Amino acid sequence: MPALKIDQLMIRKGMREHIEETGRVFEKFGLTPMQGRIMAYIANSDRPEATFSELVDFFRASKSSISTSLNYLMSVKMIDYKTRASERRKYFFITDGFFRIYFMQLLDNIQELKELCYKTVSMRSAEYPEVSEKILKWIEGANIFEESIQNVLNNIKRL
Amino acid sequence: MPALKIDQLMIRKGMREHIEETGRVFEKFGLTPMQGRIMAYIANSDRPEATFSELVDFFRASKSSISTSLNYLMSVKMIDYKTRASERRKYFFITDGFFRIYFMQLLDNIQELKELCYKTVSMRSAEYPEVSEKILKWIEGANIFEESIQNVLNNIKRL
DNA sequence: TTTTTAGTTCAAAATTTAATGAACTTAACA
DNA sequence: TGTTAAGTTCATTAAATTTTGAACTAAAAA
Repeated sequence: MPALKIDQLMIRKGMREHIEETGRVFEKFGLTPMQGRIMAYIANSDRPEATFSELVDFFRASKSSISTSLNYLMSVKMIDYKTRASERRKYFFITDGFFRIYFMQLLDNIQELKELCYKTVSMRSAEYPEVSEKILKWIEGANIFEESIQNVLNNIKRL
Repeated sequence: MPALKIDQLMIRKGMREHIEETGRVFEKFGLTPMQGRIMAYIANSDRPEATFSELVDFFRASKSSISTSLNYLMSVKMIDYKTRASERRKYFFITDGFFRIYFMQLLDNIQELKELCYKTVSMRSAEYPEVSEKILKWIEGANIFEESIQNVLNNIKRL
């Protein structure tokens, strides 16, 4: 197992725990445990890229789990890969867009909830205006947030 | 079952679907299906408050599911309740703080991820600075978002 | 004082979600 | 040309999460 030996060189003591811990925090941002682990691994391994089999070996996980996780992370552009001429394997690396991607997804969710809230307010009878007022406060919060985030996203884009 | 009859008066046609749909969007903000449904129900039912048994009846759900959901929503202050003298039951209502609460939780998560990212950068060898640069961009993004959210929270607070 | 109402608690069942294993494809290599 | 390496796909399994049911408490009502 030469791959394992290389890992042992590249992954220092305490690293495995740090990777697990970081992975669990990525979960709070909507990733599955394996997706979170992969993000944490690539960020922490010395080399800037990780290969498929390196991940399989390091996590002792199934190829399918690694494969589907990598593909999800690529689909949302949290990772990408490079190739080397006449080699089939891919070298996966993290992008710098993690928060941009997360907040764009959040913006979509806020938009969706806001629309349903508008519908709710429009459906409510006039009898108890205090409920509509609260929902309008939700919407107002959502609007301020949307605007603010939109602003930040524009700033980050030109970082 | 007089409660059901009242519901039929208070919950108009199309409402049940609208509540289910809204509940599913609340799930995207980290609530369980039942927690989301309850939020949606209270927001949509004509009366500003809902009772425990009203929820059990409307969703044909178990008392325990309603109980634990209500207690979670109260623990994070997405709902609250009032009482009436010489009555035991509670009248649950939504607060206006949904987004404030959500954003505050998000702020905690960002803070936590940022700290682990700092640790990651500090642990990395100097050999491949491009990875640290990307992680520092995550952190930079996190900082900008934090600031922005903080701003939003201040605005929301004084609404 | 007994019954009913309004919940709570927690072990077990049901559901959902994530991970696995096995069979497959295709590119590089010997 | 055959073998190995690098993945993919998908049905099944395993694990985590949510919901239920049953047994309970304690306040109000009869």
